Amino acid sequence: MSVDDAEALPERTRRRRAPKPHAAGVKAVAAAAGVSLGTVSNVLNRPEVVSPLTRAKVEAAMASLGFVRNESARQLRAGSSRILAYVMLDAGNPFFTDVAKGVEEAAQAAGLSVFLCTSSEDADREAAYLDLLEQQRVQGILITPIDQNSSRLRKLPSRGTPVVVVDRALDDASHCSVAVNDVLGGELAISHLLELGHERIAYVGGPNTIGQVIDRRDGARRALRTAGKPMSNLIELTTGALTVAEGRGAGQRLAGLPADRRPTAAFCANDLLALGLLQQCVSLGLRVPEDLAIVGYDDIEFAEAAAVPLTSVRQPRQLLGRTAAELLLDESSNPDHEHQRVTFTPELVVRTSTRGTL
Amino acid sequence: MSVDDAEALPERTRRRRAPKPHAAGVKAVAAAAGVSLGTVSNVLNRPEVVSPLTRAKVEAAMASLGFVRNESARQLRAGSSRILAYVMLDAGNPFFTDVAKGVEEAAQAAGLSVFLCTSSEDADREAAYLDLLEQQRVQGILITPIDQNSSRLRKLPSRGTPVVVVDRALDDASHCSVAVNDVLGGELAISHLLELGHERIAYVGGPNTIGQVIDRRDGARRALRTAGKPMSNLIELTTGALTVAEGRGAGQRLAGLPADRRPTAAFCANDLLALGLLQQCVSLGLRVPEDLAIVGYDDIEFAEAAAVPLTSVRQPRQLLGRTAAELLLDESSNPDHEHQRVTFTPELVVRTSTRGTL
DNA sequence: GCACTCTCTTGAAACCTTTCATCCAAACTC
DNA sequence: GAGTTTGGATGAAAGGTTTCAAGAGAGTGC
Repeated sequence: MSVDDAEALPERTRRRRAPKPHAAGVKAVAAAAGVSLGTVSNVLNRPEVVSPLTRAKVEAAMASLGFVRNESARQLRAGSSRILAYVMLDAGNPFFTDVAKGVEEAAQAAGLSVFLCTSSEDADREAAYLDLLEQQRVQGILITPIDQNSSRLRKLPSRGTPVVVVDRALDDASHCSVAVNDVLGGELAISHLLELGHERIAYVGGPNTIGQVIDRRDGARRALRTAGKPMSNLIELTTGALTVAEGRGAGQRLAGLPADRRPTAAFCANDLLALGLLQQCVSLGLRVPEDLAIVGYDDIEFAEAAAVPLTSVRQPRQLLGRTAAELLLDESSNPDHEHQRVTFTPELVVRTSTRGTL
Repeated sequence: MSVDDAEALPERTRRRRAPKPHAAGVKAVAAAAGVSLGTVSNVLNRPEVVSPLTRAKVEAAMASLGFVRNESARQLRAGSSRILAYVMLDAGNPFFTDVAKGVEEAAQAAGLSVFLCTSSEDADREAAYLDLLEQQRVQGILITPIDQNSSRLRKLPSRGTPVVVVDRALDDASHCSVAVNDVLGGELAISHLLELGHERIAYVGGPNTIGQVIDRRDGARRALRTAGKPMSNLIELTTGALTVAEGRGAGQRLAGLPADRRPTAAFCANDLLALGLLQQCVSLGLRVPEDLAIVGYDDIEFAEAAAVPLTSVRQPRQLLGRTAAELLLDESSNPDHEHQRVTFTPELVVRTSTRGTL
């Protein structure tokens, strides 16, 4: 022990400040249990390789120290996340929450958790969430995109984050997609109304930038064509959004028409519109379906619960979500996964709003 | 170059396999831009300290390499998360999605992102989410808990994850909570019905394990007491859940009663019940409000949109969410934060279902 | 020219976990 | 009893970022 020794040590006062006050880590647990670091990790990740006695000691130490595994560190080292995200367009529309339920079902079955994010139809928020999720290195992203041609969206898969597009049929080869045949849905709705003898039919929907709105209208036109009716029988009422409030506005416009020019039936691009329309028309004295028959789209729970139960085009909502999640899981686990485009078939549910009582 | 040199090197074939194929990190960016690691980090976190020229070079390198910051590593080192979570009871109930909207507003204003989780009224799922979020070291958790006395819930704050309880008044001192005065809400509803001259009034709600259901009923009773009416004027119909389907069931029971014993008004513990009740009663030939007046609770969007617009007790849903998020932010940033219990006041919105036209 | 500032840049350490090659001792094998 | 197998435990290295004390140049004042 020479004096030199003492001087040789630089004054290591470099004290990094501890970011968080205290939080027991594997190290502390290992010390408390009298085992090594690696053993604690084994208890956490491969409990079967550690002897029951040691395991018990470690588990006791964890409990008494209130150990909480640091997921960031785990993920950094292990490189895998147990999380999957669904970026929805609008949490207020029951259609999407039902899809989310399907997603969660499938995820739970695979032992994963789901985080829900809502873009609220705001492209900036959507972009921010996509960046965040990519940085988090989530297992995969399910999304009903605002703009399906966004470059951000297209780049994700090539950088290692699988993406599945929900409720939009995508012509792009970089993702899977799950959708419902909207053209057919529109056709079903209008055929039904034509069979009931309606001649002048309104199509309520908008804006015309939304794929769904266009497809459903095209389906409506096709049904007219098939029945040999003139295209002018379809009166288009364009709305600014697919909301209850817009539906009410459309009802106002419709009810304002003279009875001999007013359509006798209306087909709405979704149920929210239809519910608004229904409410407004009834409150303005029109009888549904005698004066105006109404068909909605989505068959959300509130469609059936409306005081005049709504005829609607049903989509397999939960199945949509479940399938999307399953495609995502396949993509991230199966090395020779191939992108698919799954299309479901909608179904008409007839209720009082078109058929009257019985 | 002696032979010894060659032999001195142990054969370091210890090749750890690369977990992920390739993903440009700060290191690669630094190399590409010809700067040091620390500079790249500065561009990311303190752009103002790096010269414009260098910054441009680094940013160009990032873009061309498709650099995506690894959030796990960031969080591990920096110790802070930019995420906040809201664990909801039921995404299908518009009440909760509106609360979520408020949460997101406040979070966005503070530069944070929100992940939504749904427990679907399942205690195990709730527990799993809480564990996961704690392991993720999120900034904080907002929750409408299934069981507010859960030990897991109570332990979280002491381990460093702030919690705010939403829509439940908590007697515990370890969290903030934000709620609405449900007793008062019940009182408002019944007072309104009494003023309209109703004598026999049904209270539809359940199960009686839910705080809200009990409080709203107690409010109803208090209103009767205040008005000097006998308690037997309140006929209780207990339901199994707060859903549309259960509401329909209650409607069936109600409509089945002989007219002289049937209540002339019903107060439902939430709007989903009220909508189901409304639908069933109308379809069974009762007129609303002439034969049966109905008051709901929550004033969700579909209450107003029902064909007979529903009188309902409105809660400041978004404000609830916003306030909860703000309390959480205060707790995690303000060192001398004090737990609060905020209670909002509900408001009666009168519509056709009690007052008839006009 | 010299001593100082000031502005940027640098690189090693630290964050907490998982992984895996090694090691140890006890139990078999012949 | 020498050699081999086996069941468990070990600890150093690695993963990608942020932080911060210290270094490098350029500029300024006298």
